[in-house]
Amino acid sequence: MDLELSYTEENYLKAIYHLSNGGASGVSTNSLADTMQTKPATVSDMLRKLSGKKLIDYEKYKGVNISEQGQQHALQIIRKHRLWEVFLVDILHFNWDEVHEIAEQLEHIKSPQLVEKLDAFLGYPTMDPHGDPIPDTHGHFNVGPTSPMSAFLVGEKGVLTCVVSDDPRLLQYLDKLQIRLGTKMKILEKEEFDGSVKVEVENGEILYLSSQTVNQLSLTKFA
Amino acid sequence: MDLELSYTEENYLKAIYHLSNGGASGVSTNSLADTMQTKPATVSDMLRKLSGKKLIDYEKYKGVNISEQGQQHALQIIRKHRLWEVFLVDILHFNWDEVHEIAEQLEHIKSPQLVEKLDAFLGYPTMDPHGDPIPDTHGHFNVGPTSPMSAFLVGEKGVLTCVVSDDPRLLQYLDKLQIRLGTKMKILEKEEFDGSVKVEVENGEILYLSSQTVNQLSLTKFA
DNA sequence: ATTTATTTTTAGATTGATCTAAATATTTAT
DNA sequence: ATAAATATTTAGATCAATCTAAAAATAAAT
Repeated sequence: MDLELSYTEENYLKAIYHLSNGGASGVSTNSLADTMQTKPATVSDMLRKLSGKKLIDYEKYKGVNISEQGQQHALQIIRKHRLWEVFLVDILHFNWDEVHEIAEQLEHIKSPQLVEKLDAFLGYPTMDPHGDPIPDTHGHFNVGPTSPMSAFLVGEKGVLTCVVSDDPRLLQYLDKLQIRLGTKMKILEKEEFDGSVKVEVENGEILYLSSQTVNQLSLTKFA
Repeated sequence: MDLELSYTEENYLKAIYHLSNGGASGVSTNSLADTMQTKPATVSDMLRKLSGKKLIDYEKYKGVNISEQGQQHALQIIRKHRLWEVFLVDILHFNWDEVHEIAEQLEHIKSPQLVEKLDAFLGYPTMDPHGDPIPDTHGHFNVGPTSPMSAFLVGEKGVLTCVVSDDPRLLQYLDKLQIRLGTKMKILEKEEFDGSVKVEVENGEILYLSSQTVNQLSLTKFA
């Protein structure tokens, strides 16, 4: 349970967690190499190591799945990452596009006491500044009834509840458009050929969002 | 100026800074090996490396001195360490004996913006929970007129302004005696042979402090 | 001042994280 | 179903941080 992982091992575990929660089961070596910005050969080595520590289920050439133990560990790292992001935005007044990089460092600080005290100080927040849920001490969290914006039909209305990507450029772009968590919008048109969407934002403004943008947004429907 | 140092390099630099500010000039390889809990051979390698980065002045067999640049870097790490300690004690309500280890990790987080915002949030504190001064952005700090308790004469009075060591056992012991920063005390007797001291604390209590304890305390005299 | 003891450095090996190039396995296409 | 393309792993090298053992320099002692 209290396995000491290196900074690097933790980052791989996190990547495996995220990839296997995005696209079903069996994460490929190449996709991992991609997100870890490294070479497949390096990934193979690391998979053997993490497998030895029972954090993942791994068979050569068959892809990798995170184990129960690995998932718990990953969730604790994610918990720390998101709590620190709340701290940085709510307490230190960073902008939401500036905190990801710093939280990437802070998430590796090892002190269970620190996490619990930080959580208490922040008032047990349930989501980070981008709308991602914060797992509790036991790794539990609940996601509200949110759907990808791309699944919305013309005429439907939703509140922005989550921005999937941490890319500062996206976040700054949304700032410019005055779109933030909680912003209400109505889908006016969907362009078939490029996936772009025409929306009306709560202040009455009409915006055109590209598919790249739309794919990073998640909304909760309302009447 | 903006040299990227590894976690390890930063720790060596900090150790060199502390050692060369304690015992004059020319820190020895062995003393460094001692404080870094490693072997002299390892230290030699690291000194060659830090010397190459102009952070120290080093001649083989002649001991090491920190350079201006190295000192600036060390002071920034110390600044971060002490600011985080204030955060942990004042904001998260850790006890003063619990924070050193955690701050040892936090001091390596790389983000100049974070340090400045943390400093502002904490209200620009000038000392950490153990009474050590916090350098400002430019590495400047001032120490009050404080003297080692061992230099006090019988009959003199002082306020505790600094506990030199971070050892949790010492800090817990002081807690038990109800001695904290700001505690006033009067030297009643000094035992020649073992360096122990009989003191009267502000609440009227009479205590006997061993030389080990006395050597870690620094007081400011008052009438 | 020469010998002895201590300190410091160098040489050579190990471990973790990485790389490139080569080998092997799997998947896809014809 | 076999060949071609793609994905993955292994082999062998490198770099940083460490170690032990041996060599070299300095300091201490007689």
